[in-house]
Amino acid sequence: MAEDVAGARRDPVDEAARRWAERHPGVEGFRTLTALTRGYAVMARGVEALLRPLGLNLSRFELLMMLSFTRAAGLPMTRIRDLLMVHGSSVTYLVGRLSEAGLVDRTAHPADGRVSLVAITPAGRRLADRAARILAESGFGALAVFEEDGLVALGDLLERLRPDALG
Amino acid sequence: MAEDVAGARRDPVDEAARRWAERHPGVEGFRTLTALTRGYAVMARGVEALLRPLGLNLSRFELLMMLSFTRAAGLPMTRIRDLLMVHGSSVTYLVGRLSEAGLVDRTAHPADGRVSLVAITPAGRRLADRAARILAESGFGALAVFEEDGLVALGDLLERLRPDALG
DNA sequence: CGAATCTCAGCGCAACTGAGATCG
DNA sequence: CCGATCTCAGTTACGCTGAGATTC
Repeated sequence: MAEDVAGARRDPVDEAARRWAERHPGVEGFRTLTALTRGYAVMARGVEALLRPLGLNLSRFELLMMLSFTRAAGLPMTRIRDLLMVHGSSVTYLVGRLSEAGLVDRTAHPADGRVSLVAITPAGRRLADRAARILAESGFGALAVFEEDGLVALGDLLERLRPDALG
Repeated sequence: MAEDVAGARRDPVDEAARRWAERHPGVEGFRTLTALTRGYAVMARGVEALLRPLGLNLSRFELLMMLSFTRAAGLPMTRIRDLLMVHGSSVTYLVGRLSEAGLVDRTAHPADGRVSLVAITPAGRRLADRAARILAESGFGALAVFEEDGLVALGDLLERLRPDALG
């Protein structure tokens, strides 16, 4: 936990965890739940502030990067859904927004008429590169507080939360 | 990273990080950004599924717990805003929902007429205890994959993302 | 026919803005 | 008067549910 010396208890999360422990079991679970909620919010706000001037948010940035990584003609909606771990209708919404902005295109699957393939446009690729450069140069917003070791450790721990089974 | 043996590369986040590294610097930052996004979503969905039968979500649960920890007559809205790290109008909304459900009450501050104090009701306290028991027994949803060591390590790392300065 | 894929409308939650009231 | 606190109305964003159309 944080420094808790001589009444200098100032972090609200640790303070809440202390109170939890007085009445309930599983204090480390509660503390980590709260820390993950706050930590995600801090990171997301910082990164979204960096992306906003580009007309992107975190979801759009992630989708754009996924598409920029793809060599094929495009990704099916269901594949995007699995990669981003969101619901299918959210992908429809997200692709609609990026398509309006001219950053992605929908094309028909040559063999299966049910699936529509989403591909990045040249403008989308340019914007994805700009966004990547901005985030990397800033150290990814609030994540810049970490040294390389801390980033690896955090990434490794968080990996265990994902059911990796989606190849 | 995850096991990456003989073409058995199956985790989408690590796969994306591999592609990022081909073109951009800061691969560990990108990987951790993605891992934090996915990890938070997995945790939040699991916990909210546990809370839904109680009529709670993650925000309401957190506020209810904060109030159950408070010995004073209640917390001012600005204090709740700082503890939860959300916007003031979101607190108004949140307290309104919990108040409708009879879980919290607003009372006037005895000395400062500007502030309204939010206090938990007996029904709110009973529900908070039930929620705490359910979460603790489940190991906090997806966080149950961690041993105590992992929880502590994750909580410690995430702590560094917060500007703790809010006493 | 059943199963898969995708779209869409409707809902809820939450952030944000700006206006206004009240009070120190 | 200035500043702080809080509420409210209105807008926007976005994820989820559920229903439906289309195609395999």
